[in-house]
Amino acid sequence: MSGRVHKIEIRRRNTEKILRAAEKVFAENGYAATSMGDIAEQAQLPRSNLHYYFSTKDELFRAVLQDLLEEWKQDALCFENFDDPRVVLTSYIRAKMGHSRSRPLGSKIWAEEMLHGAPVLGVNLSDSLVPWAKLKEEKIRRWVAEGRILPVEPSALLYMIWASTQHYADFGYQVTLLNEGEPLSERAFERAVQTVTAVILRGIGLEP
Amino acid sequence: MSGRVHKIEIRRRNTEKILRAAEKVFAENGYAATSMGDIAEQAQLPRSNLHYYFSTKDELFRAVLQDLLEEWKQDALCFENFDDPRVVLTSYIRAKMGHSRSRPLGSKIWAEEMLHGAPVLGVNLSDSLVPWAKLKEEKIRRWVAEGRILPVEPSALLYMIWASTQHYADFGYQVTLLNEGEPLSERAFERAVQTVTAVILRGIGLEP
DNA sequence: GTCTATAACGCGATAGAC
DNA sequence: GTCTATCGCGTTATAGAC
Repeated sequence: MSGRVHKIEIRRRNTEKILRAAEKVFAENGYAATSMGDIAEQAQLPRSNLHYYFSTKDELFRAVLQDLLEEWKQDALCFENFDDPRVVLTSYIRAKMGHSRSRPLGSKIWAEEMLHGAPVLGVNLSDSLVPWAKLKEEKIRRWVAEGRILPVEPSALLYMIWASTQHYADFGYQVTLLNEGEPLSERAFERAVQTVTAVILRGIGLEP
Repeated sequence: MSGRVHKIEIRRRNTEKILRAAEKVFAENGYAATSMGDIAEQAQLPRSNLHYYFSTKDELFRAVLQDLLEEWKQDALCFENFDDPRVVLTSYIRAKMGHSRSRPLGSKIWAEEMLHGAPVLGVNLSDSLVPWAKLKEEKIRRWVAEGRILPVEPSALLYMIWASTQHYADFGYQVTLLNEGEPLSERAFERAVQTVTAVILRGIGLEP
């Protein structure tokens, strides 16, 4: 049965290829405007092959977003590993800005799904996202209670961080347009990271 | 020719109805997932009637976004009417937060169009958006040069304001989800306005 | 100015040969 | 595991009666 291992390897390689292609095409065209044919072309596989691995377009879409959510949760591990608000937030902002630059596609897919009220992810979302976000809010609330940061609405602070960092992924086209049509250079992007970090930290009473 | 005036009135009323319906359906479902039939149903008009006033779906979509851009520019009039950074930014943030709450649909349509690289608006965008945004950047740059605010990257500050305020429109579903599934109350929303304003102002060295 | 009927097309999904 | 052929459906846009 030497073929067994080979077939498993084929499956692994093909699903990986399909997921990467789907992330790209979904992000660029949006869910509805993306056809399975587009993804197949990007993945350099026949269209029916996609249906073999992911029976429906929805299933493929959910698989792409599942990957993303795991990666985002990594960015926020600093909330558990550190306690000092300055350290946690500096680390979190840098991690999220980094992902917005290195892997903007997932963020765009997420944004579109939220725009339309999570029609594909549906109810699963509240189970996986809400408790996770509440933990972060709770930590910020504690910082306020202990007088370590100025009194702010924890959720509003969290949203400012999410929005400001993901902006560089989701609105990357607009950012490029306002940068003389050129993508931000490494230097310019680093200045953006510094500005977002400084404004947020000073905004809650900390020294950047 | 008493019919002349009447027909003009019919045209005005119908185009208005169609634009309002289109804004709603485009925002909720996205451009590609929206059919002319959906809009016709929302507008309570026969589908072919839409094609009579707006010959293609693209044309209707562009008309909706044109309206929006004008409204957004109103929010930023404070940049020309005032000079004090504290007054300008407080006014701008409140105006944009207000629109995110009272008229979130347009913001969502804009966000989706940016996500996908402005496939419908196309090149027209750079003419109408870039010079307008550059003026705002220039004013912030002057504040920095005159030592009236701390040194920040002007574009990055502008993006933080746009992202943080539009978040309440674009990610309204997520905000509601994290608010026990209830839309933000008037009080909670006002706290959000205060937090965004305070963090931004303190973040650039001003007292809220 | 309104509305029905239809043309022309692209889509997701599947059946079935290989 | 791969791929061709096809079904059934929904879409935009238009032609033409009213």
